[in-house]
Amino acid sequence: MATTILVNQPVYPAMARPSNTETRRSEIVQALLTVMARHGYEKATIQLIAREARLSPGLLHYHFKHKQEILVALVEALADYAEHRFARLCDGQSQPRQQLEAYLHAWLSLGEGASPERVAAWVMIGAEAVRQPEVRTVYQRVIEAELSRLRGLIQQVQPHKPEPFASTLAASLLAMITGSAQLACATRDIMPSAYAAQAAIDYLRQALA
Amino acid sequence: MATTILVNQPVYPAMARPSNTETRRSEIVQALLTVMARHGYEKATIQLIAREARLSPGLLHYHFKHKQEILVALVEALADYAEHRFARLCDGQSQPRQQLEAYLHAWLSLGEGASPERVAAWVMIGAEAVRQPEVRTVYQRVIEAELSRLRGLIQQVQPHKPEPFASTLAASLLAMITGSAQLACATRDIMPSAYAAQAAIDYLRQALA
Amino acid sequence: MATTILVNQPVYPAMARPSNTETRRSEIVQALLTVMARHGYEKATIQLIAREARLSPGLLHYHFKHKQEILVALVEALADYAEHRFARLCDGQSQPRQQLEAYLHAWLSLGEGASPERVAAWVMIGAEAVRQPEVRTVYQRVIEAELSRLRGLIQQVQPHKPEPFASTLAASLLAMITGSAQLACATRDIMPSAYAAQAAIDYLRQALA
Amino acid sequence: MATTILVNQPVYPAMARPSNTETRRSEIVQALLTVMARHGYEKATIQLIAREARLSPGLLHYHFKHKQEILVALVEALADYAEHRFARLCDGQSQPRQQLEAYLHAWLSLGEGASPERVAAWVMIGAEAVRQPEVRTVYQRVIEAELSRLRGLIQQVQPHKPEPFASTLAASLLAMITGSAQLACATRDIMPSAYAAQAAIDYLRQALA
DNA sequence: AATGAATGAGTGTTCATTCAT
DNA sequence: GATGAATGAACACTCATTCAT
Repeated sequence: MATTILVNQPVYPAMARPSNTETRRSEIVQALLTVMARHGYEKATIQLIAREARLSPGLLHYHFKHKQEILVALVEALADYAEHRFARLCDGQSQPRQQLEAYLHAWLSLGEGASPERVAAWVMIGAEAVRQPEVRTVYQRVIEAELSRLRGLIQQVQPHKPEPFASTLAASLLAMITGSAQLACATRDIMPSAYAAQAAIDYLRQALA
Repeated sequence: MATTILVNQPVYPAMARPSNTETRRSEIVQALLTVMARHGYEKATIQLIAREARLSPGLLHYHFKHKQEILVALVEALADYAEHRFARLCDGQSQPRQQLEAYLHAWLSLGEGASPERVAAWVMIGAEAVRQPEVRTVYQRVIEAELSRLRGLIQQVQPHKPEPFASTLAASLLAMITGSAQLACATRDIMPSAYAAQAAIDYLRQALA
Repeated sequence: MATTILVNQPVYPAMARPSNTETRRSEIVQALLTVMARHGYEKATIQLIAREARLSPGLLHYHFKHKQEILVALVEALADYAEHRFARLCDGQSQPRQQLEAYLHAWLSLGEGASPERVAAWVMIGAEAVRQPEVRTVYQRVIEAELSRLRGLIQQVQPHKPEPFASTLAASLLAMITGSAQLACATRDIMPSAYAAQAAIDYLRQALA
Repeated sequence: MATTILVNQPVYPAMARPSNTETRRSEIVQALLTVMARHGYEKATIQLIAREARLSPGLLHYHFKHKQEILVALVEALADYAEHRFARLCDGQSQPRQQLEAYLHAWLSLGEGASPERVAAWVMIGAEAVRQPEVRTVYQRVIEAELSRLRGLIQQVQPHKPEPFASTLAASLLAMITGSAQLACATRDIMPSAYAAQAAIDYLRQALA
């Protein structure tokens, strides 16, 4: 009997009500992603985000002290997501060259699992990083990590090329990815996402030839 | 012709103060450029723009009905500026290949006449184009014109390459320019503007080789 | 004619609309005085103050950047008022001893011109000075000035007493004035303002005997 | 009698956890004291008080229906504390004159056991008493009791002085205590607590001379 | 053409209070 | 008794826009 009670009931008074903060936080971050892709950061009001997440506005400030913190959490979530997507796309690919292409697919959201919403949100985040130092910090961290990963992959494909070959090519590719996303979002009809993305892949192949 | 213009202007109160609308409009647009580079579009309030232009807030709405109209005017002004800068940098260059490099310099704001302010403002405009249809329209027009010009230059350099060589390369270059500007503004210290821009030029040379 | 125009019309374009900021600011400060006497500072909301002043809430923030600035302006206005009231009550009094009593009357708001509203507001201000550094700064400045003035008056009445007689007595009187105001406001029925104030005057007479 | 108390307590679940309501209530009241001394009443949020007391916010409303009730309890606790401190300081003092000075020490929190926190909280309470009737009621009760006690002590020292000697002097002293506390808290650097308090004691000695 | 006061809808944020667990 | 998530009504403050002068 006693054992049953111990197993079924929380033992510590601190567990009188279990925390669901992590669940709520990710719900809120996801809602910001959706709203921001449509309206941008400034027009993504707490009210709109809350409605999207089906939560009350006050609750958002219970789980995040400031609106900006949701944005920062979103940047980290998106970086995580691309990381996982890359890992999944890489799965089984032993060739660095194919891993590189998988990388581009992951960030350009091509093929299955494509998410125009994420691409648009990432474009908005880039603009916010220009003017919000706190956002810039995390944005820079992500960019640095991606640059470093790209450099590593390139060096595996072309181990004999001296620097700054890998560094320059990595920067070019990242600029191209970023710019493709930007142009695809801002011009929609006239330059489809796939088109700009294909250009990046062509470039890569040519550069590594 | 000159007479016609004089006729179209009010004759009777000719001694009254001459219209300075165009002057004022460009002052206001210039002020938006400056403020927007620092604070983004939403935080570029009418009050801030007016203070920057040393004008009264009310006057801004005399010359522009809505804030968005200033933004649209700015997009056009920036396109004009790049056009003129390109024309000036091209001056004397008869070689299409050198014109192409001049083009990249003009848009990436390298060398003399570089203007980080314009680059930052252009990045902010790109983000606004994603969510404001009116801005997107002019933004698209500019992008289309630039794509077309780039395509033409490339075809002059490599007249024998079949499509979609020129189209793809033009798109790649524009994506790279856009992405370089974005990364330079949003990461400042870790990826200097010149670095990303140089990568674009390297890419161009390689592609045309 | 030209003269008439010059006289009747504003000459400088800067005067297209004359400023009424000073008028509005004092109206707002007066409204804060009234509302704060009744509800305290925190409960004196911008809405309440605006309604009291018959102005729109937005206008309050046009003339004062932050609510706290209204409070700081009120502290200065109250110090000014007591200064003027003291000057008026002193008028014709050549005797320092009578000036001292006039001083107490001025601050305790006795006799004609008494203003329970001002006394209550001053009590609230004292509490805010404890926790708001910006308010404390002006509050301290006022207290120091009053201490210094009191010390001077006492020294005129009793020029032969060595220090710290005047300093101590000045501090005692100010503490008494402050405490009388506090008790009168917070206990209303059981200790009328006049009662506590009379005690201060009795004390003064006795001390100077 | 003791038995009665035991009878009134629940007998059957006697082995269940014993009530700790009184402990919790005083912890909460103590936490309000600390937080209020720093931030004032309005800014002393339930969350802040709870954190200070190392309790959960919900628990505060279990022990006190409304925030104001904690404040009322604090007023009573502070009166009790001064009472006990006075009793302790009086201990062994048979002379009414020395008891009077002990009284001033107790309320002005001089010597050992001084507590700037309590003084500051008392100042905040005085301001709240002006605008909250429920607080005013308890505040008045405390003031009346103190006035009465002071009057009694003065009459013991000067039994032959006719009224309103004792009443007036008692009121003066209480005003001075109150005002000294106020000035000490609100001006900090420029008028130390001890200074203003000493003035009160000097005054008392002089008045009783 | 120009001014700057005025408005009101909307913003992020706070917070006492409630309540399921 | 105790927890901490949840609510909703406030709050100070912002801002594009209007308008009398």
